[in-house]
Amino acid sequence: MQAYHQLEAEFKSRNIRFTKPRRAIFKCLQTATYPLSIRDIYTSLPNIDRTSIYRTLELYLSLGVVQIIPIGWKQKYELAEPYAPHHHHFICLKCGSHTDINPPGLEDLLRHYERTAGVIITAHTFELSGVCAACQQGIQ
Amino acid sequence: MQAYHQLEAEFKSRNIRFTKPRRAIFKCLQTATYPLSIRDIYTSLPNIDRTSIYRTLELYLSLGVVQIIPIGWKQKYELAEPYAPHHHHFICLKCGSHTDINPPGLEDLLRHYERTAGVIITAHTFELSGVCAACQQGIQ
DNA sequence: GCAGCTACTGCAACTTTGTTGCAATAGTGT
DNA sequence: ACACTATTGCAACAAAGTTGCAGTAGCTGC
Repeated sequence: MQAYHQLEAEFKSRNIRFTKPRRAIFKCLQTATYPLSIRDIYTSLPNIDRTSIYRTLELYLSLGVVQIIPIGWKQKYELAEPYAPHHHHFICLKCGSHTDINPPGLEDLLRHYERTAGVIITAHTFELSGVCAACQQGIQ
Repeated sequence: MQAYHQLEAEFKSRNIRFTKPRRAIFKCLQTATYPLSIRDIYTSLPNIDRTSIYRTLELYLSLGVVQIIPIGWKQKYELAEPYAPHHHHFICLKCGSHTDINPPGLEDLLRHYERTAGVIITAHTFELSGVCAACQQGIQ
């Protein structure tokens, strides 16, 4: 809810209309417990035209409201900072479960690379996949 | 060349045919200095049918010969270990240059997460983008 | 609450990307 | 050189993504 009003204010200050489709797509992303594909979004919002979903996601990307997460062979969308806490993902290839993670040391690693290479890092992807603890112990 | 013969041997031992299209696609990926999109591949190999490129890349993915790299909004393909040394990328958003990187500490970070979370990591993506040193100093 | 302005949506038509089945072809072993 | 069959290229298709435009809905001022 917090984030929703934050975005509403952001839109108002920029004279961008926070329309019904845009609200719906934001809420859809906010409710999801894992990153969504475009298909996920427009099957869960059947009364919003595909075109509007593409255009809204493009807008949200340019505003930094959402980010693209590469999962398996697919691109998925998820709220970005500051609309959702910064995190990464571990995906279990057996059971398909998603775990939000935030490994300590990752930030340091980025800052260290910036210093040594003399670059500025404005974005990063970091995603893990493998076998979760439960699947290692379980029957299968 | 090394890697090419390595793959040739791998194919022979598995009774998979190392055909002309498959050779061409491998060489194409090997020659490239940055990850290629499917479009990159079939524009540079116009006498190979799109279908064969999709099927070959699918095969190569399943054999671990190539891996998918998420760059910007696109998926790109690149040779994987052991056909190319393991590395990640820094992409400059101003000049578009690609730099292969291998930040020290990344492996430790993965191993540490495996221990603390009790999981097994079989794959990871780690890509950086921002502004390179040259672009920070240059006129623009 | 109404009118007017225009950003935004939904539609339709289209382009590009990815998939499937099948007949023809080209690797491989003998 | 022959035969076996994995693999290719073709054609037809399905899905994903794009574009232009007329109509709509969200703001603003009254």
